[in-house]
Amino acid sequence: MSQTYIKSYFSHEEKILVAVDCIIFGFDEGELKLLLMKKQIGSQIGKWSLIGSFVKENEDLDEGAKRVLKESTGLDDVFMDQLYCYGDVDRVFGDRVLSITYYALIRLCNHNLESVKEHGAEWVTFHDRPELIFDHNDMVERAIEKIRSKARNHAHGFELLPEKFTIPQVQHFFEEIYQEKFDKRNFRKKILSQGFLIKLDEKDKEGSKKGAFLYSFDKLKFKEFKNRKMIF
Amino acid sequence: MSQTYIKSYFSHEEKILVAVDCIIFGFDEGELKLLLMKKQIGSQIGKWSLIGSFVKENEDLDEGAKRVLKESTGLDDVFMDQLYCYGDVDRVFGDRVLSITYYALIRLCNHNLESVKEHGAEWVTFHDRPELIFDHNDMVERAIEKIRSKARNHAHGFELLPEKFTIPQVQHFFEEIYQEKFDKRNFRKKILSQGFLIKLDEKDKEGSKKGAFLYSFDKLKFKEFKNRKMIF
DNA sequence: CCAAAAGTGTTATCGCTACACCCATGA
DNA sequence: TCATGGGTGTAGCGATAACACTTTTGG
Repeated sequence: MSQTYIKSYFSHEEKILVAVDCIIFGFDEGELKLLLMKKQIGSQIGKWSLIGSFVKENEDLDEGAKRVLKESTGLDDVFMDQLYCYGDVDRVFGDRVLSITYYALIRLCNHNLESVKEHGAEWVTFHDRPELIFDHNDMVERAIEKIRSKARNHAHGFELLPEKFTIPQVQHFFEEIYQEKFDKRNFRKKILSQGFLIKLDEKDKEGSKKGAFLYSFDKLKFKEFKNRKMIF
Repeated sequence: MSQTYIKSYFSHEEKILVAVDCIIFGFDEGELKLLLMKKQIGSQIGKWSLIGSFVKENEDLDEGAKRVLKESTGLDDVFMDQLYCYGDVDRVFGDRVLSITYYALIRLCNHNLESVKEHGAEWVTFHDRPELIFDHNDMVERAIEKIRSKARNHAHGFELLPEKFTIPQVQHFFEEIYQEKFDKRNFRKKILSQGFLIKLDEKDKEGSKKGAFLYSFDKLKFKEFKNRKMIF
């Protein structure tokens, strides 16, 4: 009863179409990738767009984002964070649609690339990505900035590397995120000075003839590092 | 014609109630304040809440936030930024309501305190704020963190001071934002080292018997300062 | 033997932290 | 004259940026 009673309070208010759009970056030793698809329906048919669709009335926003990503690409177990809510009346043609954006950066080899292809989605090289529909370009800009700031401030990104990895691999990762080159001496010094990488006795000989020492990631030390808050 | 045609694409999708909630901080030499009001209707009647209401189908989200703030408090010319979209199905009782939050920090003396009171809203001391309804406490936490990070990284906050101000005033401002004390020598050094404060020949004798030198804010120098990006 | 990538050290500068005393004045 | 808040300096440390050569080894 009280349920029905309460519901009546807002019955005269206007409802709005709500969508989620997912900005998914992928990385795997090589170049940074971005997950896109070509519009199958609507006024923008054939143009490139992010992965997105409408949110149901009875699902949490976060759930909606997961569902849409899964339905459109088959991707599962992707931990997305909310980015921004795009809400101008005329942001898309024809209808008033609110879009809440979610973003993530995943390790490609942990996910099913086949199913993405079967669903008609594509991993494109971030650096050479095509123009996108509506305000989706803006969404991508905002998302990459968030990723960068996360990588900078919280040293995120080690989840993106194999269990054992080399310093040049880490550097390559950061260079892809920033689309910029760094000095390897300074980079090595900085990364090692944080104190959460453990040098192993093995070498990885994939990347070069000489071979590079492998390191592993000390989660405990990393937590200590993160908790030092950097105050004014 | 094409308008009608396009509109039909999404006609079967579910629409959702969308609200905005405004987290408005106020400052004016004294203590940091937060703008609240007591619920006049609904299941939470009489409890403290942020300023919020529903978004119309034909208004931009940003416009909606401005309108709601104006209607509920009479406040005008408040430049709010978007904070986060709260979207769990059961975040409020009875109805499914999406809430997009907006936040701002304003200088109290630039705004009409009377009209706020007449509208039934209140400025409460941030440090002693009451419990709020629903997820509004969470919203406030998130907002103050954003304000802090803005003040830290972009030296925002000089808009909040008079044209001419003293160093102790600036320090007081930061101490209110962080709810924490700082060493005055280090604070002074840091703030002055940025190079965008100009020392004047006048003293302000309000705050103390000795009087403190007044400074003004060099917008040009500040822009240079902001543009230096702090890369990895 | 050589191309290609890994690895290494120093210097100068800068910003941060911690810390204790004198100054000017109005009441 | 004294209580109040304004104002100052330094030493040590850690982080940053710029910079060039040696090592290893598979082909």
